[in-house]
Amino acid sequence: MFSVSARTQYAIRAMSCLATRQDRSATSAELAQAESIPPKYLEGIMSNLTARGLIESERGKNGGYRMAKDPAAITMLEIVEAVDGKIKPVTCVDAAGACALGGNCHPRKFWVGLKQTIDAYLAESTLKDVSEG
Amino acid sequence: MFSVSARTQYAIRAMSCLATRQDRSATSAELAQAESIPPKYLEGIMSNLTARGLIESERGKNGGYRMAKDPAAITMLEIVEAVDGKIKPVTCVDAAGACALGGNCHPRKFWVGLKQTIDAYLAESTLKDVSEG
DNA sequence: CTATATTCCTATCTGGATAGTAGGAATATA
DNA sequence: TATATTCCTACTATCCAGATAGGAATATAG
Repeated sequence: MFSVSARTQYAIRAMSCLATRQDRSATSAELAQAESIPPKYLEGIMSNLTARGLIESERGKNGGYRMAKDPAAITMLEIVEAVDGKIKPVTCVDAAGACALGGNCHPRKFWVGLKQTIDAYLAESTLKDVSEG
Repeated sequence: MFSVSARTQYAIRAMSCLATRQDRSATSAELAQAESIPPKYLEGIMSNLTARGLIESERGKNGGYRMAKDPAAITMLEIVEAVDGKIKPVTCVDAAGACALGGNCHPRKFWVGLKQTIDAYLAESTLKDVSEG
């Protein structure tokens, strides 16, 4: 229950690896190698992280990725949302009455609270914290 | 991300429904009807809840289910664990070194913290709270 | 003792999401 | 021109949650 996707785990490992490199830069292939992540799969993940502005990319020869911010300024919530989208325990979490039950949906408040709880935890954990264990 | 299984949602709805009935009892078929849950699927869920001791069952004609405790004494954590098992963000959450990374797994502490955060939220929400919205 | 209504058990099917693969286009360097 | 990279799109495979089916066990009523 509530298992974390491989996608998110890969993203965090790759980011940690990148953050702890001298110069804080590396190619996707290097990160895949270092963290035992399927290389082609990681490419797509890296693009997500770039789109979100957590890292910066350089194409072509001698290209690769580098940290766009200090690891202490990057939260786990940003990483998770970048690769897997927003936390959504139930479909109606951001739209009351979206489920088949309509307005008569008592549990909704509870699920919204769960989302907020998870979001808060992820937002207060930084990449620096996690990569240092 | 972090979506809640239909199984757990069904369990909570069925429990809420049962809790708010006069006499706090009903058959599986009645609950399925009232909450628009596939009847045969609900049967298995009800068995899980019975095994956990949250409700009591009576077989045969005039049989059915009844609350085993006060709804204020039943937590969401109990219901979730009864039907979907323990919260487990990552496989290594209760066994350090269980993953391919071995002991060199910095993120583990973070995932364990997430589990504890979710567990705590679920444990402080009672069936009474949720069924009343 | 038979008919009926229920929980309980086991096995099976299925669709959709997740994980991973493939091929190449765009881009940068030398 | 050759090479190394990110980036884009499409495809395939695998797995599991969700659901279904059939019937065994059990209790009640007439």
